[in-house]
Amino acid sequence: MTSDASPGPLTGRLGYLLKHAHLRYAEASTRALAPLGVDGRELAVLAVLAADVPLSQQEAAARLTVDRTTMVALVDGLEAKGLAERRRSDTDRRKNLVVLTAPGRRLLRAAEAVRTEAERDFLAPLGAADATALLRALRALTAESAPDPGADPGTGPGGGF
Amino acid sequence: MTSDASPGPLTGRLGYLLKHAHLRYAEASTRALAPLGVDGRELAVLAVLAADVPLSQQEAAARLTVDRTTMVALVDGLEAKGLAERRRSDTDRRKNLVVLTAPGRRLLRAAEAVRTEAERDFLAPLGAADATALLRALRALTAESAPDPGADPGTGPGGGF
DNA sequence: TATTGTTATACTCTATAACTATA
DNA sequence: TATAGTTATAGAGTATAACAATA
Repeated sequence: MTSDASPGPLTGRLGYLLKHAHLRYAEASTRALAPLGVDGRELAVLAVLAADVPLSQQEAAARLTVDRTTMVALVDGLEAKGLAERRRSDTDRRKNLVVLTAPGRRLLRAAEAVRTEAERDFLAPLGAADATALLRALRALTAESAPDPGADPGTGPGGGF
Repeated sequence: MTSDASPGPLTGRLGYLLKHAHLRYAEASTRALAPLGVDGRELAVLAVLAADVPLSQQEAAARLTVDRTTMVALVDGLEAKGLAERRRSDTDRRKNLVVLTAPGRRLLRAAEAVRTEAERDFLAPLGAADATALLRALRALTAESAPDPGADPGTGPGGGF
């Protein structure tokens, strides 16, 4: 049931704070996007696919920092909803170029507006200055030198908190 | 393989930033704690169990915002490592009071020092002022009114980005 | 030989349902 | 009847290995 009692000595931990901030925001944005029939994950894929030049599945996967096998299911879902289409590349027939359909482009615009508002609402407890400072700090932390390729802590990091 | 190319239009998204900041930190803290034989998750459990008064499994689970069924495996792990022990409560024999062993208390102290250093290293790209501002902002965002109990977006929120 | 997409498989994390023993 | 712990099970997310088609 995961009842929220007092978080106790955990609110001082960076891991706990990042995890739960992400969980909170994911819930809020998922709820906001639900009427449009997509979640934040699918919206991110649509945004990447909206690039000026058509992307192959692997190129899209790389931009999303997602495995190519994961990409298969994502494109399957978007195609089933009529939001995107696979097109065999003429120059390299191994590749699927994934392009948005007209409904896909329309939905992308509408969903981005909803997402932007969800972000604003979520950050509302902070002042405008603190909100932009938060985004800047997170960008600095994630933009740092790529995570040591020789680490490989198994599947999903059990770092939890 | 999840190769890191250019994140493209994603670095402006709050969900992406929170998710990847958490992933980055989880990897770093897991790596730092590995020589001690625990991960950040187990360390958080130890910290909660170190409360002045012995906690039952459910009480500990509530403080960790974790399901009671998840708590079973966590306590199993700590007990297997000799870091904690289950003790049947005298006043309510349905309850397991979970207490740290002497090795558990020693490891907790050492691991907290390691975790603190891992946090400091992780936040190093930010100035001291920005780092404390980040923690304060995250606390404000996670401390806000409990996540609407009537939401229930299925299992794990698919909010991803 | 190497690469793209795909499938099958497995592992982690988490939650629900049902069981037991206690209350 | 209700609660604490447990077990079995199921789902989402993600990754690895192996295969077919193509380069």
